[in-house]
Amino acid sequence: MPEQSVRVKLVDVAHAAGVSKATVSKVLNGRQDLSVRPETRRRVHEAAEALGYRPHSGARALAGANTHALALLIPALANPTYVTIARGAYQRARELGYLSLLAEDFDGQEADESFHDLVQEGRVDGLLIASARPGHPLLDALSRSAVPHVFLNRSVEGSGRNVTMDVARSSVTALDHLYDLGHRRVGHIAGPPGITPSEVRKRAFLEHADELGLDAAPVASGDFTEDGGGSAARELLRPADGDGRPPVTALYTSSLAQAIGAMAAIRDLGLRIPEDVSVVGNDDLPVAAHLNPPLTTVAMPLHELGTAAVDALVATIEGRQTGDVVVPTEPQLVLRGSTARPAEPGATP
Amino acid sequence: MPEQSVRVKLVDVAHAAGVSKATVSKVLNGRQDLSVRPETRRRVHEAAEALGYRPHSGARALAGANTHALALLIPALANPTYVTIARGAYQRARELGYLSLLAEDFDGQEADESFHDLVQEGRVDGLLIASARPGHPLLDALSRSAVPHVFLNRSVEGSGRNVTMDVARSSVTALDHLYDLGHRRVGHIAGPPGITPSEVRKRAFLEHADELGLDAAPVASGDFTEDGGGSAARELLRPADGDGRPPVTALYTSSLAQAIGAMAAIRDLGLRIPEDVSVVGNDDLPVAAHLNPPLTTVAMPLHELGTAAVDALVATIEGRQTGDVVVPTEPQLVLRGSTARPAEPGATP
DNA sequence: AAGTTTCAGTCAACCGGTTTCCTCAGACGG
DNA sequence: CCGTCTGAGGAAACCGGTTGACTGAAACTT
Repeated sequence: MPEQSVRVKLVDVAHAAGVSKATVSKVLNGRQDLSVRPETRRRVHEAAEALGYRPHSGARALAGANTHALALLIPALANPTYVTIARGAYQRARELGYLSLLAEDFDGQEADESFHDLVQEGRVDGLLIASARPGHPLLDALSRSAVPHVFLNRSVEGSGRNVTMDVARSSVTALDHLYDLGHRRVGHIAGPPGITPSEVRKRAFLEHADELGLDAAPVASGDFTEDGGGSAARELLRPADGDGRPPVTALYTSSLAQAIGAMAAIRDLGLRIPEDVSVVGNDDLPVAAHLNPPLTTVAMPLHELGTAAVDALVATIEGRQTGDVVVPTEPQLVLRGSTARPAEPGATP
Repeated sequence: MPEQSVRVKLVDVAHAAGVSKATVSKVLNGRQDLSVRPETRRRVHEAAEALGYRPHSGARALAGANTHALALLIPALANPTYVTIARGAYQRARELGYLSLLAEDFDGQEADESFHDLVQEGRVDGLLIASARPGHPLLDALSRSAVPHVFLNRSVEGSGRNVTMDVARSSVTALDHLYDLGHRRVGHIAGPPGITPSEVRKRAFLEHADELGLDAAPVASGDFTEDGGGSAARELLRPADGDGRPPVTALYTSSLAQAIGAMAAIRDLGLRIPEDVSVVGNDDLPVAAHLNPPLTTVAMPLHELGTAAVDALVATIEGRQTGDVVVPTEPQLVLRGSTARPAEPGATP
């Protein structure tokens, strides 16, 4: 018969092992400042195991130790990009003995609440923040509070706590691909203004377009959603002058959802993909392969971003310092059916 | 100058209000078993407010009160259906003064760990379980542990703790639509066997197909993913005899991802949507409207499922009993371009 | 006028760990 | 042979709330 639902306490383990609470606590936490005979150590571990002992996190936190829990604040649960990052974070956290909690931060509305609930009420040891924005209410609270934290994906200039990917490189990769196919007029659908990776991606796009000597490289902003991508695409494809032709032959988007929305908009305009307009998306998630046509994407190391962020946060919690971190894995082009040579071969005048 | 990062404690509030710790605790928790003058009550609230007091959740949990936190266990973060449910749950939890935590349960692997981390370590007051399956390791632990919990979406027969939607109705709605268009041979892509809503949906599909007198109503199972939908679709569309025609003119899937995978498979087979095969998906999420063609779906009340589940769980935690709950909102057909009349008008021989 | 209620709040134990001194026994040094 | 040192572990305070028993004063009874 399994033990009832009565909590197994430290003192129970102590009793079973024939030692005191203090000894059990120190042994189980692997503290060096105590000398114990190997045999005692073994007895303690065995007793804990046999009884299925689990320390009460509240008691632990109260006594000044840490909670072994982290929280991850992401801007939108509905965005599979962040979910992928979160999975990486979860996994690594567990490997390091931390429990990680997920909270959605609807662009600052919830952040303050979550901060109180999680940090001020002592539920977590640190924060992974993927929802940073200039003027975000959380930034203020954080700077005052000495709570360990790192910013991931959306970085905060000068914080020395940023964990990011090589976003600039993803623009270059996408643009090179389109250039090699023969495109000379390429539009970029950026994310909302003020969000770091979005700005970096855009800047890299414009710079590289310049290096390649493209004929046109217009940019339009939109949310990271299907609708955001749709309206930005319509904006970029609106014929400029009397000429009925769309001003660009290819689009490079900041998110997968934007790409889906853009593709829908392109079809609505009566244009074909990729014959009339090629599309390259960002972030390679399963759905990309099943779209019509299948979407060419730049795969970002999302999972690794999650693990790297947890590594950096745990380092901070444990007192080891880390500066800004950039995940080393490079963005990778995944070729599918949404890109092809432009219809008009000699696009350059 | 804002207060430093030193924690504001109960005694600080007590001191500021000129009363004892006990009084502050009781006033802030709104306990009836204490009589206080309105004026004292006001002073306490004002002091707490002014100091920005936040009770330490660990201390609270330790002292026997509850933690005001719930955990939601979902089978796959990558599945937007569950994410939508989760958002409903989050929102309602907050309204009721609870913090809700999200944990992914990779089909039982993680459940046991999560259970220990969250429940045994005293971090939460109750569990919302969306990942139940027959033989799931969690079920055992739960039945022994007296932890308040409810099962949502995936129900557990006879538990009296199920919160579900009218899944059977969704099959009827989808089938009626296809029947009205003239389809007489309709295939169903079910979820993995053993999962309740999947079984119910399938049974309702077969029963209603029988009631309508369909010529064929084959069923194939697959994961709730794009690939699962793709292979199930190929199975259902494989010509049976020498006849080169696919055996069905329409498909009804259990998830949105399955529908996306099925659509890709249909195209790979050289068939057109909806001219050759109509497709109806389950769960209306934003991406459905932006597919090519836009997907006709049965919209399920996912958000409400989340809120209803939290209501039921909180009721359980607070000692009020609730039996099984079915969310009253009916599944709603959302008409889009993936369904049309079948090519051959007189399909019935 | 004395006893009994009621009101308004206080006292102190307790929850389950962690941590800081201690202690005690045996080994070692002189 | 006595004092000191070291190894192995223990006693108790403490973390920040909650809670049931308790108290002192005022109000009400009879």
